[in-house]
Amino acid sequence: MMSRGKSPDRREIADRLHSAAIHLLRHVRRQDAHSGIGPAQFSALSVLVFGGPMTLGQLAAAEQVKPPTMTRILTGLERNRLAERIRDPEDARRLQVRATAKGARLLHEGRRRRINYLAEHFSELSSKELALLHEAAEIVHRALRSTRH
Amino acid sequence: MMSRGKSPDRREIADRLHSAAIHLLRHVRRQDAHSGIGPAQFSALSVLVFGGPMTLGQLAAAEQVKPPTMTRILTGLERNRLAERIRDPEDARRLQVRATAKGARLLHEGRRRRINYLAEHFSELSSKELALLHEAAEIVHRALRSTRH
DNA sequence: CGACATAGTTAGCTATGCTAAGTAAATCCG
DNA sequence: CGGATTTACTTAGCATAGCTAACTATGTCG
Repeated sequence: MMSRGKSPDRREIADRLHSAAIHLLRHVRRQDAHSGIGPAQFSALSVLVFGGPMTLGQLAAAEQVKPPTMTRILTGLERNRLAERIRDPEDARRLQVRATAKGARLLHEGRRRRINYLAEHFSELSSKELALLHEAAEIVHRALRSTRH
Repeated sequence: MMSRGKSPDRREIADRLHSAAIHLLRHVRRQDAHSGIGPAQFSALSVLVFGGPMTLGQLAAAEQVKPPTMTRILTGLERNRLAERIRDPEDARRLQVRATAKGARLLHEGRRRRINYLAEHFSELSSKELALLHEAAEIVHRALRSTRH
């Protein structure tokens, strides 16, 4: 009988996890000031670097923003030579967007800063606690991937 | 073998947790469209409701933004009658900021939407997984509170 | 009293989100 | 074939939210 009715309050847990996520990102975001680009550009660049070239529409969907917003984010990335528009030979309406080598480099540096910062905060945790965090991250990923509406 | 036996790679874990936090907040943020106010106003209101009245400077510090930014966030909250400025009798330079009843109501509704959404995504998890998430949230809170620079 | 310190505001810039409307290309269909 | 529709992106215009620099008002201290 799986936690019916008297479950260890799911909403309470969701609340605490929600709060933890907010605080975590609030902290790491401070490390981004050194990257020279804003959070939306950084995040879009990340999708491009790890996901490979894609159309503007796909990138907008991946970032959960509307196409006009992605047009502008891309304009910013191009101005900084971090990404580029490429003609799509199959459909001239579409644009392929690709990270440049400079973009990939900047992304990896920024990511390293964020991760180092977090890892430093985790330095006092035991191996057991670290393993628990790792598992929690995977559970969250899985839970959010399912039930995707 | 990314882990040389002993310590599970702290940076790998930080990376996955970072990514999980991003995805989690990206999902819940979509629920906020119904609240009618932006994320910064929502977050500041949350601090006011749970932390009680405080000065503009304290509120800015809590939200990790600069005073001019908080001035504008507060202007937006006041326009919507969600918070109000109060004279500080002890020091006329200072402002006390307080959430209104309407503000508290709106906050609780928005929070409920976010939490319900998350809790729904967690509905397929076992009690054990839920307990793990809960513990992870507490570990993250603790890790970020310490080593605060 | 005058100099300095502190708290907020104003002004002006950038980035990021939106909707509505425009342009260009592909596709549908009579 | 060719006009109507759909699709992909851009442009225009608006709002929020971040910053620094400079200003105002108030408090504190020598």
